[in-house]
Amino acid sequence: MAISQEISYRLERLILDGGLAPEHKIPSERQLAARLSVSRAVIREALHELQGRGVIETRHGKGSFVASMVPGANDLGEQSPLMHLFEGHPRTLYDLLEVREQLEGQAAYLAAQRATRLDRHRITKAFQALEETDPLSNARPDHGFHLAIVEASHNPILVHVLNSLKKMMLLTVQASVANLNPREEMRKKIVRQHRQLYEAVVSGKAAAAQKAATAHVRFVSEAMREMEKEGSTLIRLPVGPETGAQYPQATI
Amino acid sequence: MAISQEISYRLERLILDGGLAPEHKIPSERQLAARLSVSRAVIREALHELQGRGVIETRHGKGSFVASMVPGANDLGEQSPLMHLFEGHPRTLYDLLEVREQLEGQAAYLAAQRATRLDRHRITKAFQALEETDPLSNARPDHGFHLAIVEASHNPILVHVLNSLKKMMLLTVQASVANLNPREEMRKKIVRQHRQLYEAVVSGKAAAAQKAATAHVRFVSEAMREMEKEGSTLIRLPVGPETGAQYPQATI
DNA sequence: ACCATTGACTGGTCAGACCACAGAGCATAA
DNA sequence: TTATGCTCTGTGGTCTGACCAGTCAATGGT
Repeated sequence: MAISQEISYRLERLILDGGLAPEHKIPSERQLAARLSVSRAVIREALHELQGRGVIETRHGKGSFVASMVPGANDLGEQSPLMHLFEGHPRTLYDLLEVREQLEGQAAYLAAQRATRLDRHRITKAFQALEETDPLSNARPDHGFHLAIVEASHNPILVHVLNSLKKMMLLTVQASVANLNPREEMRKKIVRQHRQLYEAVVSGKAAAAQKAATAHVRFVSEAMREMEKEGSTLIRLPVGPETGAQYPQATI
Repeated sequence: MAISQEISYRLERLILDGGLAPEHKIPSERQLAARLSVSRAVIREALHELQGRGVIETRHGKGSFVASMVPGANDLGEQSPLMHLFEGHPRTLYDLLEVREQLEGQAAYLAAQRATRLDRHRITKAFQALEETDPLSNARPDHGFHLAIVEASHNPILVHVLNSLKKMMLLTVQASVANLNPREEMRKKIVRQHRQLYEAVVSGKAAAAQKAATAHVRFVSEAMREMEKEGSTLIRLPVGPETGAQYPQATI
């Protein structure tokens, strides 16, 4: 197998296994080349492969970074054959939440058991960011917090599946967090749930963590059900590709 | 935007829009470089990006070819970007089983609650087929039985995710069923587990069904662990590198 | 007819150079 | 002091031309 591929696999494993966190900066091409005793061209080819796979992002003049959304960017993503299930059927959303309830619980359970010091540090950071953010627009910190926990489970499959589901949700649901949080009593409950989850995970109480996670997802699910009763429209289908640069249609 | 990316997009458009059929050979790197008036390095980077995205395959000494599987078709499927995680790392297999344990349990639970008469009929059919088949080659009936249960959960998301995971397993594991069943005592246990699961589901005992399903998956997982201890090689890559090159575990 | 050799492809790697962008730090001008 | 602008350094992006390593078919001798 080509050296560039060996290197790309090696890097991806490091990233997915949790060795490198999202937004983490990858050493420069020149450093990697020197460190691995290969030419810079090989490194660049490996990085391009990871780029194509959505594992890293590269910015001119700055460096390469672990992509926030980990593997297989478009597995279950925007153009998934599953998306059509949502067409006007909010029921599918609850099916999705049903699955998430289970998996988030498992992730929390495993995270409580397996989290390293570094994991706990990341989770704490994410949690603090969550608490410090304006509750009306904390969709991202919210996601970051849950993601940190999932990653601490050290189960790449779990990370992958949950990531796909979450992405699918965000694409589908009209700002779930923004919808739920404005209601004071809900917001308070959610904050409390997050805190319970956080404390259970970092203190290694696996069963409690699982319970907290499932309860949280279930609460969100039921809250959405209620909102729907009240007439809100939850489902929003993503639109096609935006304007995007045009690539001249031509033969090779 | 970088030239290499423009080129990769352009090529991808050509391929996806049907300009180039699967197995079609792409011009050589040197030809592309000359045709587009860029250096060969740029072409190679663009091709690596497409490679990472699963759009093309490159073979040393022969050329680059449009991949048979179009993107989007491979959610978690055969050529998933996740597949390579298995290379020589049976640990990922257990990660997968860990997730399945949870989801199969949930599916059984829901199926017990929600199965219609028709569902129960199908499950019964599948179960009978399973019992009547030669235990040494019943991978398909086995799969059919589990699938029938999952479908009875009436949760399309669950069906989809479990299907992907199962597919991934079958592609990865050297005939798990064929491996486990030959051992008489294991075979008997598995048959008993299937029967328990079956009866719990059709009689609507949700908790029992869940328990039976998770126990079953866990049993399979542990059985595999034992086999591995005894020196069996579980992981088999569908197409990948035969020799099983080792990627030294190291920091970047 | 057979088989080994050779040569002309293909992709894979290397070396070193230069350009373009981002950011930190410093120096100058207001 | 503050603000503007420059330079210096490190980053990715591209180019060149060379060589290595598989693949395959035409060639040539047996």
